[in-house]
Amino acid sequence: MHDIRFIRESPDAFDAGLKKRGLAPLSAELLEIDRLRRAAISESEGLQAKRKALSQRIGIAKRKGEPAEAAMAEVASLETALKQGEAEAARLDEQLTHRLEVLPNLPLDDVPEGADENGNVEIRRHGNQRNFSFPPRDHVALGEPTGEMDFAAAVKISGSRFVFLKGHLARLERALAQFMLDLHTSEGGYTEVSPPLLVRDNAAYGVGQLPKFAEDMFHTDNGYWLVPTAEVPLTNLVNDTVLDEAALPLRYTAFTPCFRSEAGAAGKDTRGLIRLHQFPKVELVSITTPEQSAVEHERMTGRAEEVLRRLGLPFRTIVLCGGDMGPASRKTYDIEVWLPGQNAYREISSCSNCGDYQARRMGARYRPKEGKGTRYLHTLNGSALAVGRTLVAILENYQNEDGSVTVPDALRSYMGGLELIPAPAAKK
RNA sequence: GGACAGGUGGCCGAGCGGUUUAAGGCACACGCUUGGAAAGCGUGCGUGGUGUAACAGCCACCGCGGGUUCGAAUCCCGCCCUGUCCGCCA
Repeated sequence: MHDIRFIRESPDAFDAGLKKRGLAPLSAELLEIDRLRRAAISESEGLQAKRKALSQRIGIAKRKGEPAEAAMAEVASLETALKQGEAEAARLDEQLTHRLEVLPNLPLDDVPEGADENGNVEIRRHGNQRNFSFPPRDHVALGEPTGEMDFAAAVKISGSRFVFLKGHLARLERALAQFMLDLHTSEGGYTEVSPPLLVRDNAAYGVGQLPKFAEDMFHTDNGYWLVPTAEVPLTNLVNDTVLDEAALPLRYTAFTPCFRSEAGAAGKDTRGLIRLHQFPKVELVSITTPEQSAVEHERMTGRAEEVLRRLGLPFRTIVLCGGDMGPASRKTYDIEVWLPGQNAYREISSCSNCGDYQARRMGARYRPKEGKGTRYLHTLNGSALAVGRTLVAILENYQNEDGSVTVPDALRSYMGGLELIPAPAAKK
């Protein structure tokens, strides 16, 4: 949600931000609605003030036992204009809100120009792509033959874009989640949270999922939304609150399943674990002051990268261009892990600084140490990491020629000391 | 699912047709006091909108939406949410 006063004061900056998003300028149109709205408010308030004064006089007169008919008649004569004025002011105010609430956030100045993912800019790389002495398999070819990655069973029970993990792979998923949570809570300073996965409209609205992205979420027949990411409940932890600056920053992490309808993704990534209706993810959310959010964003991205470093997975970090960012974000880093089975880097984390966009929608404010009043908080969220895709990356990067998979050092204690996930032939 | 009780500022809490211009307290800020602190005393302090160069002023807001009335936090209707008890249940 945008602040109309910002648009009033800096229409050019607003339009420049939209342009970076690939959108046409809107400030002139919005300011015209705002102008009409303010005129309507002034007129309506003038009438309201008149009614109020007269009503007070009537009250005083009645108490004294004096006649009040003249004043009562005068108020009555105002009624039509009053009703119309109030309705007009409300209508224009609502119109402005509806226009503003579907607009995306403005990109920060250092976000690159660009219409789509081709405009994204790689900013760093870590780790070397392994040199295989044999043609590397993809994760499906590694997982399915052992029966521990079972798409066929999932199809029978839930349809496409679901999976059963069993045995070593189920445990590997759990090990990864636990490893990530432990890292974030110990070194990262994040508080572990186990949040609700069904949320109400207002929570989905607060982070910007509603009203625009309803079709991307699953909805229950009694009115709940299944969370598409733990960002939704975690960020909403501060909705409708006024925090003391001393309490900041707040840092939350959660391991949850995420549910996405993947509307519009038909035919995309149909093979394997890459794009499912339900996938596990460890999420990070930070709540900070406007002054701190840029630093916090770098820190958060660094924590996500640290997971990959510990796991020994090669990755690159890119900054998304204006045309490729999610609507709530002012700046987004994607981290892409190297997947030898696909011979490509694939997104495994996305870390966004949402500025005050979500805070404004949620009513999330804080009281600054210095100065008066309240200010909107800044909210940030990032995956660290998408656990399903991390599992894919482990399988593909740590595979051996016989189809077995070496367990990375960092995970062995979480796997009961297991060093090797056996190949299909080794199983009976 | 059933019954009842409630939703008032950052928090607690009074008010239940007209000086509410939302009491009072807590918290917070500043000052006095003090060797320093606490306590005490004094002053200030809700949110949003509109308006202004900035003040001032004005309007709205007591869960949300309607209605009654000259006038609604207060009365009426609908909805949402919360709590308690009962039922069911991991």
